Amino acid sequence: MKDGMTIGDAAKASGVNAKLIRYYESIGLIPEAGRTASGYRVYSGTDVNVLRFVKRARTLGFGIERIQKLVGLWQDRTRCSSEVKRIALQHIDELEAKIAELQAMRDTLHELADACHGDERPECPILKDLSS
Amino acid sequence: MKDGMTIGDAAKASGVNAKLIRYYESIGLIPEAGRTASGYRVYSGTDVNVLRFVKRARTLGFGIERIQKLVGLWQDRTRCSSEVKRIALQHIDELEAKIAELQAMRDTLHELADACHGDERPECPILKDLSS
DNA sequence: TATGGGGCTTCCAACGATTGGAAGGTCAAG
DNA sequence: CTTGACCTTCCAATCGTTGGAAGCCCCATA
Repeated sequence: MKDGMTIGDAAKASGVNAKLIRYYESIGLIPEAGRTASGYRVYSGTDVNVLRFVKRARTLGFGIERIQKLVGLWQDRTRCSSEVKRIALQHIDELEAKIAELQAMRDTLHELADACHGDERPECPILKDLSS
Repeated sequence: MKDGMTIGDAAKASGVNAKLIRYYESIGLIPEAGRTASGYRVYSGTDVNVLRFVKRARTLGFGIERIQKLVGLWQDRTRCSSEVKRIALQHIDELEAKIAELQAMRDTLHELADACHGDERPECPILKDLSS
């Protein structure tokens, strides 16, 4: 084997857990790895690059399905950057929506917590709000 | 039955899906409902109030486990509001952390998308970042 | 060469909250 | 009596990740 490595080595090199690598393979996000005679998965430097790409994309919050598209575009020399940008903007929109949702929760809770004395008395605006 | 209603009625009255009501019962978030002779679950106005409390708490992003504590405090006349406030502040902290995480994703993506021409050319800073 | 330990394999399950479907029983109106 | 809307339970899928169990493989050391 030239630069073939085991799944553990690929995990260390890519930062993606070995279990997760198998999972990614099982759902078709990454191609099936080659195998040694005894059944061990074999990975190349190229495979590790793909794994790193996936990890970085996950860090940015992309879902698996979208990462699949991004990997496809990444490996397509004739891609249009507009296609990549479209996916990114779509993801940004979803992030914005989620952020707004969480901020609304936080703001409401903040108001309620501010109004709550937080002492030994049972009187509590937070519970009052929840039961209204 | 005085004000006994079916699970469908309770769902309409509380805004909590019938399936979800059964799920909440199965995990012990709400007590087991009474039953008619033929096995139908029976709900009272009090039960609906609990369901509404749960729904509102879910809307504010509280997890089931914490909602269980909140329901317990709600029904405990000798509670300290400090205990409720502590749970709320803890939840706010988690919301803040999640918001910050999503904002970091959004900001990074925003920069990358800004730098991307988004035309028919394959050159793409977004993919470049992901593969770095 | 035997033995041990660590890494590899597959399969199955759990997380949290929700939703969906299938198969079958019940109720009320027409 | 039939029809349709409701109810019941059980099982499965979602999303991404992690954990465990049982068993095989490989390498180093005694």
